[in-house]
Amino acid sequence: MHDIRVIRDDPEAFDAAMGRLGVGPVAADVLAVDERRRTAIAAAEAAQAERNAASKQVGAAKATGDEAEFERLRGLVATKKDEIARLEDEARAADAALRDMLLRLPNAPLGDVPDGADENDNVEIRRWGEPPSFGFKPKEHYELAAAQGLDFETAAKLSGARFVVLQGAVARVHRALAQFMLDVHTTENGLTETNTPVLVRDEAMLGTGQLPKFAEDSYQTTNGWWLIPTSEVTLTNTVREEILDEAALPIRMCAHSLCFRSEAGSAGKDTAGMLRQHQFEKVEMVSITHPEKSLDEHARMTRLAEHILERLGLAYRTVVLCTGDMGFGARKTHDIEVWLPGQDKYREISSVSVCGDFQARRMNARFRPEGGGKPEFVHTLNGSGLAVGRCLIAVLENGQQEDGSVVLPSVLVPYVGGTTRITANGELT
RNA sequence: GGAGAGGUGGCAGAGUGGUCGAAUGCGGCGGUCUUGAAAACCGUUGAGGGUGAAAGCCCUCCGGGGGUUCGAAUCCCCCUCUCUCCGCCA
Repeated sequence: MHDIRVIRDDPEAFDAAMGRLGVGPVAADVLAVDERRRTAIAAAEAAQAERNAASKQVGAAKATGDEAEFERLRGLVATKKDEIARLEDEARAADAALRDMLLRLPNAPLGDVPDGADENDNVEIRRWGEPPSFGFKPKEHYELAAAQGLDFETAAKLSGARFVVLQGAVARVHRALAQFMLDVHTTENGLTETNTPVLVRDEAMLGTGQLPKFAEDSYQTTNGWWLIPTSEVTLTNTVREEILDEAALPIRMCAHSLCFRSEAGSAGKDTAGMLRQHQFEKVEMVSITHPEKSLDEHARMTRLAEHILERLGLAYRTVVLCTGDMGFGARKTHDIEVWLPGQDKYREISSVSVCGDFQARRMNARFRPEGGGKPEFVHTLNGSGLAVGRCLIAVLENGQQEDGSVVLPSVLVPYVGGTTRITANGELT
C-alpha cells in the first residue's frame, strides 16, 4: 500500500511509476477521494471541538444554577451530536474508499527495473553452469522411465487435472530435496526454520497483497479461511501489527510448506507434467529488514537461492523481471530459471522480491528505531528457496541417461539412503 | 460441538459512570552518582490523524460497531478475536 502523502507530494511522479506498470493515471482520482476524506475529517473534528467546548459549559451552567443556560447548552450538544454522527459517517466512508483504492494499486517498480511488456523483456544478469549435453534427445520429466512414479492418472482420479501422485523413488527424492534445502538454509544461511499454518484469515492475505484484488487466484474454505498460495503469506504476516526492536532486525525465516493456487486464467499453459499444479511444495525464505538494508538483503537472498542450485549442480540463469512481468507487491524481482533439457529452455524455479514498505504498511508492521523515536515501517522480502516440485523436475531431466535412468546430484545421496541413481525401473539404487 | 472467562499504552497489569490517555511495574530515553560499568535515585517516555513553513493548535483511540447518559475504558446490545474446561479427534 502506498503512502498517500507520497502521492500528494508528487502526483506526476506517482502516475509515472504506475504508468510503467500499465496502470493509470490514477493520482487525480486518488487525490480527489483524499480531498473528500480530509474535508470530511476537518468538518467532523470542528464539530467535535464545538461539542467539547459546549459540554464543558454545560457543567459550568449547572454548577452556577443557571437552568436556562443549562437547557440551551444541552440542546446545543444534542444538535451537535447528530451533526457529528453524520460528518463522521462521511469521513469514515471517504477513508474506507481511499483505503480500498490504495489497497488495489500495485507497488511501484524501482528505478533500475527494466521497462517491458512481458517475460521476453526480462533482463538476464547472471548465468551459472553449463546445460548438460546429451548424446540423444533428452526427454521431459514425465516421459522418463525413471519417473514412472509420477502418476497423473491416479491423481486425476483423486482430484482432477493439475495434480500428481508421487510414489516410490520420485517421492523420496522430492522429500530429499526439501530436506536438503531446509538443512542448507538453517545450518549455513542463518534462516530460522518455521512451520506455519496453510489456512489463514483475510487479514493475512490482505497483508501480503493477495487480497483484495486476487481472490480468484486462491482457494477458500467454506468457513472463510484461505489456503496459502505460498508461505510468504504466513512468514511475512508473523510481524503483522508488531512494533519490533530495531536490534531484532533482520529477521530471516524459511519454511517448507504446501502451496495452493487455482491458477485461474492460465488454463492451457504447461498442462503436461508437474510443472504447474494446484498444489505444490515450496521452501520459502522471508526477511524482515531495516529500510536501509533491504536492497542488500535482496542480493543476499537471491544468492541463497542460486546457491541451492549450484550445490545441486543445476545450470541456471538469473533475470531481473521487467515491469510487465512483475508481481503486485514487488519493487524489484529476480527470477532464477533452471535449465530444463526436456524443454530445451530455462524455466522459473525461484522468484526473489523486495517489497519495500508496501506489505509493511498493509500489515502495520513497524520497528522502534534504536535510541527511541517514532516507529517506522519495516521492509519485507520473500523468495523461493526453492520450489520443490520444479526442482524435482530439474533433477530428473538434467540427470537423465539414454536408458531412461537418472543420476542424482551427489549432495542428495545422504538424503536418499546412500543411493546415487534412479533406475529405468523407477527404483533407487 | 458444549460451557465459561476475557480483549486496556512497547510488554505485564490496575481501573466498574465524572479532568482517565488512563495507576503501578518492566522496558526505552535523559540525568545524578561512579575511574568506567552495574546497582540505586531523579526526571522523562503511547499510537493514529487534521491543520501549519515551523513552533504549535486541534481531533480520535482502552478489540470493532451501535445504544443508554449532560457525561462511558467503566452500563446494555451485536460482531469479532483470544483463553480455560468438557466432548470429539490426527
